[in-house]
Amino acid sequence: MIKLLPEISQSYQTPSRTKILHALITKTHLSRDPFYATKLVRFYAMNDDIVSARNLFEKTPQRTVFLWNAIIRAYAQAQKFDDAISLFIRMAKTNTKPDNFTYACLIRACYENSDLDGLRVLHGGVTVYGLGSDFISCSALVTAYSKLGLVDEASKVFYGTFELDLVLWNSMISGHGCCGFWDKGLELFNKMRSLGKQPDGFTLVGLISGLICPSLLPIGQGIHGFCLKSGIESNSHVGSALVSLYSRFKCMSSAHNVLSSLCQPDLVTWSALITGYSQSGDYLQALLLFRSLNMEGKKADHILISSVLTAAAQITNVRPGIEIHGSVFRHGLQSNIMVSSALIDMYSKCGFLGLGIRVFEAMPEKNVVSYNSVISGLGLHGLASQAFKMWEDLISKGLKPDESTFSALLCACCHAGLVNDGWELFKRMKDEFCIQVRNEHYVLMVKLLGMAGKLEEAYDLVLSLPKPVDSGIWGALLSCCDVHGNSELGEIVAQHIFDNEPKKGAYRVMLSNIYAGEGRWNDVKQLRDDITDGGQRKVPGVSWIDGYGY
DNA sequence: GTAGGGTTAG
Repeated sequence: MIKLLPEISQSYQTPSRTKILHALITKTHLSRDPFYATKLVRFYAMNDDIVSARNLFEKTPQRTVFLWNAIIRAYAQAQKFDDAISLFIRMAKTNTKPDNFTYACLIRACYENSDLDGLRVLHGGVTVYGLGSDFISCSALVTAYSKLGLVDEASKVFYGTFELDLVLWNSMISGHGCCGFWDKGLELFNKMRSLGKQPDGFTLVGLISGLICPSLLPIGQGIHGFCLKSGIESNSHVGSALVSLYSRFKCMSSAHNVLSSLCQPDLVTWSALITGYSQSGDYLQALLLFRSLNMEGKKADHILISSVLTAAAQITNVRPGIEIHGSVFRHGLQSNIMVSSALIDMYSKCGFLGLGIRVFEAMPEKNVVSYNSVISGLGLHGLASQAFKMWEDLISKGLKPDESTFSALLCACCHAGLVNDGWELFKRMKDEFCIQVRNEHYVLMVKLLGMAGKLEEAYDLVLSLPKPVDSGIWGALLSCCDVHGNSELGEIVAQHIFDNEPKKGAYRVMLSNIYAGEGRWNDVKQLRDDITDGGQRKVPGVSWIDGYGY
């Protein structure tokens, strides 16, 4: 028993060690002891072995609140929310009543499952059982309400407590940030400091992550300065939040400097930098950094690989993508859904749809994103009927299509000129699947109708939309007018766009092309003069083949 | 009880 204690106190247990430990504990009849049973349940949960965790829980006769919490947390973390709730109800009927940690764990599960009703019920329970000022349950409530966008409800909980601890401050600061109120977060940060509370890494990450709009760069730099002065910058979470911040604002040299200043940047920080380069359009730099990371022997995970595959999909050469596919095998990530979906997309965008389909077929488990990737690839390659077969397959498997599924399908209809199929899908998307129609769906519908020569029908669709109509939708119609040489409608459409966006030269160029097609050179000149007189310049389009020589 | 990087569509 004494010999076992060091084993028990290990914070990390591999699956095999847990099994051995379980066998040893069983031999000494200690597995019936709720203390050891709780430890084992936690270890099993850590190793995603929820079945063993449950078996052990059921066999333990004396169940303490810790054991109940361990099994409930195991289910909540495995996203098995219904099971977690059933256990909670079962627990409430026993003599062992739920405590603040039970509530906190279930409250977290609620926001992870976007379950506002469940959250309100638990909030009621917290109040009834006298936990309305408890740090543990209140910080969980503040985070949950904020993550669901209800920052006012979060504030009520926050200000309703008698006393505030650091976690509560952090939860509220981060809550304001994730709801878009970075200024309120900063106000709280200053108030907290004026009350003598010292911020920690959580506080700073909450503040930094709320800075989304690029005009907030000076605020971000100010917070970065605070991190440097207080030495918090060396915290790896803060470091990666800063790398992401500068990447969001496309200040890649600052992002790179933050990473270089860290003693041992971890995988997440590298991942933030590589993704930053990719999202700033510097795909080559993203790919080269990933390669150098590989050369150093650092083990990439599914998130980094998926992200770097997005960069590989944007270039005209499939070689980097193939190289990354090699590292997918080396790291044993070939069964990962996120990685496979990114691989399908990369292959189809690089022109190797067949390889993408092979990846799709080899997937042991598929989700809606994998289907979206393959449907999109098929549509992009003009194979609409195969895209529809995939769509039927998706439905027959009981998967729920999302807005991207319909974008991919409508795009396939556009490429193949399938007007009736497109209309039907568009209606089903709204009526049967209750998916909110977005601008991109309207753009695709307008393109589908317009390219098929049904310009009036497309125009009627745009007129039926609530005002103001996005310029992208009008622009799609204008380009169809250009293709069909319809200057009469083109002029009407262009006027709508000029009213919305008088400064955008690209649409004037489009209209001037329609005039040029009809030989109306005076009108062409007038439009071109309008552009240059207004000090505008259309950025010329470029195209190239294998420009990177990777 | 609070924190960092993320695959598809556009």
